Amino acid sequence: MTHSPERDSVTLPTVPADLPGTVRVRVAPSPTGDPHVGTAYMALFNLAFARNQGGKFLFRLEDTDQNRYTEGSEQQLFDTLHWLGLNWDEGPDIGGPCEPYRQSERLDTYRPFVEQLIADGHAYYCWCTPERLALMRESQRKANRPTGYDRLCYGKTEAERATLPGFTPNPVVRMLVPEDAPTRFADVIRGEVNAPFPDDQVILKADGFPTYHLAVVVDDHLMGITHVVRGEEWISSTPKHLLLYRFLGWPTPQFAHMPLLRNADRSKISKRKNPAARLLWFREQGYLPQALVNFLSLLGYPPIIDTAAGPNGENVVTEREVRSFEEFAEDFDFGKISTVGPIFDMKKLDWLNGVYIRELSTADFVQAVLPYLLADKAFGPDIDSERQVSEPIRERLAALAPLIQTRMTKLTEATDYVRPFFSDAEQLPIADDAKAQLKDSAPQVLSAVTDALAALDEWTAENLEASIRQTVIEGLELKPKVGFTPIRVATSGQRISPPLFESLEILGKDESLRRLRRLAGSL
RNA sequence: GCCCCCGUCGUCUAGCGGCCUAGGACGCCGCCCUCUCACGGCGGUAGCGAGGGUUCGAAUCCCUUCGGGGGUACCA
Repeated sequence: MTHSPERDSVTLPTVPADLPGTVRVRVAPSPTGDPHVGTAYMALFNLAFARNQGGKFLFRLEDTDQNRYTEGSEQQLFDTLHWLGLNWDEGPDIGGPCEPYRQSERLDTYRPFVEQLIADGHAYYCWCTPERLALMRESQRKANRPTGYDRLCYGKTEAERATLPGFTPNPVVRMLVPEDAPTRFADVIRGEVNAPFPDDQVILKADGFPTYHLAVVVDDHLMGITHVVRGEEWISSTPKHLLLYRFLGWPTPQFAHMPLLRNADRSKISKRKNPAARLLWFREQGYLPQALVNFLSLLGYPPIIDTAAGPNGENVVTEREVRSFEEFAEDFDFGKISTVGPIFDMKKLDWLNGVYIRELSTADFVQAVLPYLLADKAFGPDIDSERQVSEPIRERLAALAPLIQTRMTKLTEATDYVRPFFSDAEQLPIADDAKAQLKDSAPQVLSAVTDALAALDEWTAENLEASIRQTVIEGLELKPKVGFTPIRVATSGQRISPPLFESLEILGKDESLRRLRRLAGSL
């Protein structure tokens, strides 16, 4: 490092020797509420880059704002990111060579650097009250001037400043921005970027906590971060960070400013306007983590593009949007990231979720869908924990899986398909819209089919289909659609159901006949 | 107000001076398959914000304009 050895030996923390990874990146969320989808988006791209480069990915908690701290938020951050498979190599929950990874536990780390900045004349105390600062900005704006601190406190002692209005005895520390402050930097995604001339930004708050600007620079340096990958909203404060690196004599990392996810109205994505801004929402709604990860990777980043030689030697280009995280990471290149903020439109996510649901093995599908079925009490009012799911229930669910996987977009949709298979004939609700579509021929159909099936020996879908077709289509001369509907309504109670014959097979002979008779009796 | 970023189908994107009468995906529409609903297959709809340049040639380069977004905190 470039600062003098005596300082190193006295007070200043330094970067641990031999940190693992030539590339080190991080995601640095704040525990200010339930986790935000933007955090997952940033984590995803950081992780992909780290994996692509064989580097390390760290999780650092930026909890320097005591006012916005939310209990439980940290654990939710861990849970949702792990749920998505976006796992870090170092972090507050698993430790690492740069501990601690919570900024609130690093207060002693920042303090000496603040002292040094003051001693070197790069920072100064400010005793202005928030009220005075607000008034100052208001008049600046009114005069069509850029807003910024007017340096009233600069060069003054506390006693001198105390004689002036708008004084508070609890000072903050501000950085002193020089005339030649950098306003231009190279961005890995955008190329050369211009940014605003910085303000005399507060670096240490009155409560003794550093602001983001100081903490991020100190921690990124001390944790050996090589690439700062963050949202576009940070472009305008990058000059402050550049200045801090210069003041402290540290090499600057590379910067990559990602586009911001947008609401449908193109504003920055927010929980207020978009329920999907809440990461937990996706699990609640029945999305698979791999579908969300795939979807996020498509926002601002192109699909996998393969070029092969065609039959005549020409180039045949195919694009593939369904891809795993590993494939995304393998292909990862900052140069391919679009600078346009993508609108978070869930249509494609729904499609992807269906694709991934269909790809699930029966066992995985059952496991994935179980929590939703239990929450909906699909197996009955008393069964609400996985412990109570008996082997017969599991088997029936497994038999159902291939029939319903193809017709689901979200895991929450399983309940409507599954519930009728765990009901008694007597208790099976018959939906009004299902009943309404029955034609006058329904009673005959039910009666004829009941008789035919009662005589059926081998209760297989194949036999059921043959018997029912013969009875209804040939016997009663009805169109399949008309003839099968009463049977569907009788067995499922619904207008929409899994395939009929397979459903009957799963229900078994006794239960099927009971349902047919029950509907017939109610017409 | 001031500063910065961005502008290809409704949405996600390919395109980085000629391969573009702009390609793919999702959505939407139609047809096929079909016991409902899906899945699957086939086809269709729709876009370079506008105006100037530069060039033999512009979606691609430059300028202006319009539009959108972000920042402007003792929040991150």
